[in-house]
Amino acid sequence: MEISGIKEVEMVTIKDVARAAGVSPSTVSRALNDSPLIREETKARIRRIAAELGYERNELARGLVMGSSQALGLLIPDITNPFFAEITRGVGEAAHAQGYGVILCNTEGDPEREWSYIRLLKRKRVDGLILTSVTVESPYLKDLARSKTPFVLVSRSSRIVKAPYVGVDDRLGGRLAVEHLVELGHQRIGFIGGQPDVQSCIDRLEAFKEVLSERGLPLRKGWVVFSDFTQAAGYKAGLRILRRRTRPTAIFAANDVTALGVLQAAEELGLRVPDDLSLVGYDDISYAALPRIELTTVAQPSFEMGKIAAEWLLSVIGGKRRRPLHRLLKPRLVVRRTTAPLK
Amino acid sequence: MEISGIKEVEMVTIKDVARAAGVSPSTVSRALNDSPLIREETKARIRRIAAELGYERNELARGLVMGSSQALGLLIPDITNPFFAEITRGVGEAAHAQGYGVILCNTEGDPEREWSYIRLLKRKRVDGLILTSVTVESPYLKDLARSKTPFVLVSRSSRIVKAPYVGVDDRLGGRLAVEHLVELGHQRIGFIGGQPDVQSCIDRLEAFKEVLSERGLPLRKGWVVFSDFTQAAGYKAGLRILRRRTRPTAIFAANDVTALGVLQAAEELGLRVPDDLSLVGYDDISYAALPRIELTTVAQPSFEMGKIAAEWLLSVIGGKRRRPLHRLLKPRLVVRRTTAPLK
DNA sequence: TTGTACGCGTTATCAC
DNA sequence: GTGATAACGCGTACAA
Repeated sequence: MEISGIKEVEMVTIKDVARAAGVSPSTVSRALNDSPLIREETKARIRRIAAELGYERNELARGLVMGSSQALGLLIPDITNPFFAEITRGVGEAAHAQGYGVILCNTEGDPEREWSYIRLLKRKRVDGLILTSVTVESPYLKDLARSKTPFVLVSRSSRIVKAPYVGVDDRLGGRLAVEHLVELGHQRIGFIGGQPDVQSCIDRLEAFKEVLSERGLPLRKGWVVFSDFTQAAGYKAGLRILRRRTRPTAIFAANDVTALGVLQAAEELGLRVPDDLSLVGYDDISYAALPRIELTTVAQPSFEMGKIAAEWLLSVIGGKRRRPLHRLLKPRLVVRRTTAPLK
Repeated sequence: MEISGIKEVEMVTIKDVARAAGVSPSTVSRALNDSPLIREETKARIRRIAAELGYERNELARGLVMGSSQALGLLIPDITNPFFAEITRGVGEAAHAQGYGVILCNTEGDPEREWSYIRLLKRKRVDGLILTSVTVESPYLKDLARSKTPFVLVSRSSRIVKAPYVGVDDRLGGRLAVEHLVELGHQRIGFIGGQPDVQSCIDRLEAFKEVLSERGLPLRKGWVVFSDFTQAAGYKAGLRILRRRTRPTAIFAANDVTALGVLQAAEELGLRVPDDLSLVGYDDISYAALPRIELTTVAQPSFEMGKIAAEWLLSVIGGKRRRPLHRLLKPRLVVRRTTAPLK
């Protein structure tokens, strides 16, 4: 069977079905939408004919008249980061369960690109937006807020607008990580963050500072470094911290991908983890559990976050409820083998 | 600034712009589409007014009249597998460069779900489809083939239909992996595949058998196991092979995620890699390069595959060319530290 | 150079 | 119960 991938078979419309069934287009529409106005017998007949003809309703046309595109827009900074891939999976699951499509936009964390994607999504008249890549001052948030389209922030919140949000309690998460290190006896602890303008990162850093201060431990400027949530950046940040004359005996990296970069840096400098350096990540991506890696980390229910966000959005779209969403899920410390008592 | 996420600001239409500019809607349409019929001066004025009003054209309406939704459908079996995430990134890059949206569908490899997604995408009148999750006998392919919507297969091809395809030469890829092991002196080599009904997996297995036969090496049934491309399945398959009385000294896993599962199984059985067991993966996902892992693998240009597929599809959609696509990219052996000479 | 009229496929409203 | 008609927002022949 040879296929060119293209056939000029025109799409069958509601009119074709109507003609074949000997009824009017409106009757077909009602039958297919299971209106109580139509006799069961007629419905069945029309449905059969529609199926035979391979009819699929045109959602462009439907959306035009209904004022709804049956689609959600999803903005992700980096789809290759398993944390965001899991969120995407959660969103997809919830959306598809209600017949919704998900338009994915990989922003690479670039605000210009984000805004351009948002405009694309508005042109497509998506019924709602899920944002996972806002920074504290994302300039487009104000514009977005005054538009009709509902949206949710996931994992990253904003300081300038108070918007519907699903994430984990990052203060608590940061605290879990740092307290774990302190309890292992570490006194010289470093922090490697993502971009300093991401709220979740800021919260984790705040918790870090808080715990150090509570325990009377030193906060060295040189031990706090920012990167951008990628492995390469984590590697560079790791080198920077670990090459200092006095280096920390433990590091809290604000996400797993970064932590893996730090691990790489440590290995390269001949430092053994956890003997010479304890390391905690954040997210609990699947690769953190890998044998030989076994990264101690703070787990986030990423799949669930995506699902909750999409479900809330869909219920708002459906007009079911519109109470503001502010859901803080609980992070969970997962102790593996990159942390050990200070010798 | 408090935001509920919902505002009842109605979308501004081309009519509003026309009214504000004191011209007819058609003039606005032409101006915004940069028609040569409109005086530059008028265009500029209309554009300014449109921008001021925050006009964004309605692509639902546009799609209805133009017969094009400016969207591509993308079917992925597992978005959390970095190999597919990279393909997704490539597709997104190419699509967005031309103002296209990408509707992502995570199929979990379930054919029922795939077909249901394809129908969803047809209702949305996507201009093209990118499939990465077909099996050799995917039942829906024939139906798809007789539809108007163009499509491309990426990474996985089908036996029952000859369709536009982008992938790597998996025969060659498999050969590179196995020959590498043979040249290290291994004689007892095992194979762990994905689903046996995925063409790329079949090809890698064929290559495996071919090389063994050429070199006069034994092909033991118990050393060939299928799983499903996930880490968990790789782990189980690994245990199964490695617990046999006589076990192979080297294993070729048909993808990286599976290989990582095998690595886990080996560690658990107290086998050291590469001292007691050499291991080769396939894909070269970013986590394969991790310190402590350093998986020897066969690299695929996944990002590029997605990009090429989308670009071809878009050119077909644009009517530019419709010559059948059959692009076989070259795989590349990446030797790291999970393989070593047989002692 | 601009305006008018129609159609894209569907659903809602009002007849019958 | 079912059919005719208008409307959703836009692009495009055709007219002016």
